[in-house]
Amino acid sequence: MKEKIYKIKNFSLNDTIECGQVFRFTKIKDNEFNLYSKDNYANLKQDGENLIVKSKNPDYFEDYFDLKTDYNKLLKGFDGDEYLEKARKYCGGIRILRQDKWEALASFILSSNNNIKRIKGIIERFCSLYGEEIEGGYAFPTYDMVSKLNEDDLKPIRAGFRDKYLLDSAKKVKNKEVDLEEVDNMEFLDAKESLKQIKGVGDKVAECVLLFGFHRMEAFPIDVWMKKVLKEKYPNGLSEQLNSSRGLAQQILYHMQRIEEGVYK
DNA sequence: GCCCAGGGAATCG
DNA sequence: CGATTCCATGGG
Repeated sequence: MKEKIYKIKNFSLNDTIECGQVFRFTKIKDNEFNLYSKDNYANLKQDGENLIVKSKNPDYFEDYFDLKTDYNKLLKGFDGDEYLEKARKYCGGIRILRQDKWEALASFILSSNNNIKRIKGIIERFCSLYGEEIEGGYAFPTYDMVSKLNEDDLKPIRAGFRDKYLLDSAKKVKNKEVDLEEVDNMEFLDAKESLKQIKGVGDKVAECVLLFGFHRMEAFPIDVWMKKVLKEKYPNGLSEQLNSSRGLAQQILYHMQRIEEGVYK
């Protein structure tokens, strides 16, 4: 285990990890987490402007936390929108994580018509059953591995009706019917259509995968919480001028809505 | 017991 | 096209 310390201004480890973009973590205490991504594990701590990463591979997490992007610039895109300016003040320390593409795809397939607490449980069982053992826990199961499973194999993870969707995704990614590296190079709408060929991937899941797995900032996933935000705060629609901060805006609005409704109390 | 959750597929008009 | 209904599961 190496330890590296990164300087980040206007950052919140709590909000970044707990805002619903990622599921494989345990909170140790305020501003300290154990987190897993693909086949990497880290113990993460925030102390002021320091992000302390203990991991075999701290460099993975430097990329993961998108440390080379200037978020102040992205947040400046909120100027002139009263509600977004409030949201920015309230939880503007969120960063859009650069997650593994396959892990994001599989995870958000499992998220449909489900709640975050239960999603975490399903993914945890999925990893401990079919993920390779790594230091500190388990890797995320590879699509190669999952493509060899059947519905009975997945029963123990208790994913419900989503198990067949998960199998379909692994199959199509493995045989390159949906080539994740090609999707990465596609125009947004083409990328979205490609992902939607997978059973269990509709508009919302595709937008989540594109935002969190492909870092497409034009994505704007709309779930039940975002529907409320749009209805209550943006009856005339959101500004089209957000451009490269659209995805970030969505995530901050989503998180703030949930905090305000006492989800985390 | 009911309702809800980072929805989507299948069906029907 | 849009509107319904069904899909498993567990927490509140």
